[in-house]
Amino acid sequence: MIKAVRGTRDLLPPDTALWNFVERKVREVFARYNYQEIRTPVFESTELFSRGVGEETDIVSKEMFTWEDKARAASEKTQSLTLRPENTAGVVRAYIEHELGRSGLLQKLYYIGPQFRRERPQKGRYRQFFQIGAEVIGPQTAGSELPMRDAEALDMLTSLMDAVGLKGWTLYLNSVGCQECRPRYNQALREALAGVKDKLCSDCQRRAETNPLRVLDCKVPEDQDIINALPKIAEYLDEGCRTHFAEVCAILDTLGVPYQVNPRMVRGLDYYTRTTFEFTHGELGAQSAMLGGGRYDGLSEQIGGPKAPGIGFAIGEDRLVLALQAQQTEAAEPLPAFVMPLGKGTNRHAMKLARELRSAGIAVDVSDESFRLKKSFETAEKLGAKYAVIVGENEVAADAFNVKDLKSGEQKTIARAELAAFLAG
RNA sequence: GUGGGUAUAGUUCAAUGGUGGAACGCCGGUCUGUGGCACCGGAUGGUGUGGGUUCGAGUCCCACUACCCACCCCA
Repeated sequence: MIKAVRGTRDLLPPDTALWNFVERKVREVFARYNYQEIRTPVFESTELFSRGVGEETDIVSKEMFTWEDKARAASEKTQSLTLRPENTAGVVRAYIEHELGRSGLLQKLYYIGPQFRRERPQKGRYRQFFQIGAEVIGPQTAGSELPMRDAEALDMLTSLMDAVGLKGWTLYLNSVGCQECRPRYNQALREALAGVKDKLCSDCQRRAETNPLRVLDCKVPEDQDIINALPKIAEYLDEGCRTHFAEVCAILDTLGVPYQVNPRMVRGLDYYTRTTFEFTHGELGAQSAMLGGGRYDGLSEQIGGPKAPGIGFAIGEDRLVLALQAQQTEAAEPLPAFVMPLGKGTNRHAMKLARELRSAGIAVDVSDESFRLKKSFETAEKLGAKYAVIVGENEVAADAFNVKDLKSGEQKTIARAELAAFLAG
């Protein structure tokens, strides 16, 4: 049997109803904040990610699906392509390529789509997974660098959590500084780590060399006291970064958006500057990060574009759905009516009635005249239909149909002309 | 990439080394124009793949693969 490949999966009904529910709420809420949809290609030139996301990150160094696309003609070039492991780089590439900054306006863009990383699958982690993301990017004259943009994105996210009805999340907030002050912090951290490294876990000893910031993320209990005593990023932020972060927090306080500053929260992508954040949820097991994001004031230049500060986030849609399922969110709509032909030659009459009801905007499904009425009722029950509409010879002759409420068992005869209105009400 | 666990019917699970079962689901009937209940009957796998041990292997051993969980990392 041919099966879905490792780390990929089929999303089947009734689960897809929940996915659709989430995506519908996303579009509604994001539209209220004046975001518009962007769709970028699923694969891009490998260079976009190595330059944008960062050569040293785990994503680029070992998790990308990359292949050499061979030249098929003398005029073609061989090029290295990669299935996108995230979508921010693609959006910024499109921003640069289409010179969106020339409008002078802030670009408020969102996307929904599959991303690909070659990791070992586990709960909430798949090789093809879905992200819902948004980016606010533009020239500084459009206000792209302002703390209120950061706050607005977070405000929008809490609105989305409310709209989908998700409870039990926590928003962690931090600032990782900028090109100027982060290197100074990194240096201080390395120096501090040099003294205590031997007392830390083996992972941390490795991280102290390769990526000191990651040490802050360590969860080994014995390491915690030592890590808490390390220098804090907040103490190293320069004046601009410090006031920026303070203003983000002040706006969130005014809006009543609940958050926790977590000076130890670090993010794995190189492009983040200043504000970073993460929403976690307790139902997600080890992959507790349900969404993450932050500011990336230098990304555009990093990949050859103009200065275009921005802030964005990505929601792990798979994880959001998992969290909603854990709290038993039901999204499937019941089928309003099941049309049941009864007796030889009634299929066509049932089809005609179904067509009329569907044109009137009512979702219906149709049984078959060869079914005994009992079987039609059983099928209606299994489909979760609200009403059963019998189309037998008597009904066809009278042009009025027996309609039964499947929950109460109540049954009445309704004329063809009134049927759609009755089912809709 | 590393570690642990698991792999038997559509699903959830049974089966002291001795002819593979149950429940639910599915199909039909009791019941030819009125479902949910009940009863009766039926179909469905040869045990993830490949080797080995044995008179005999879901059952023991080895390898591989897949899935789950965790590490790592991230959404």
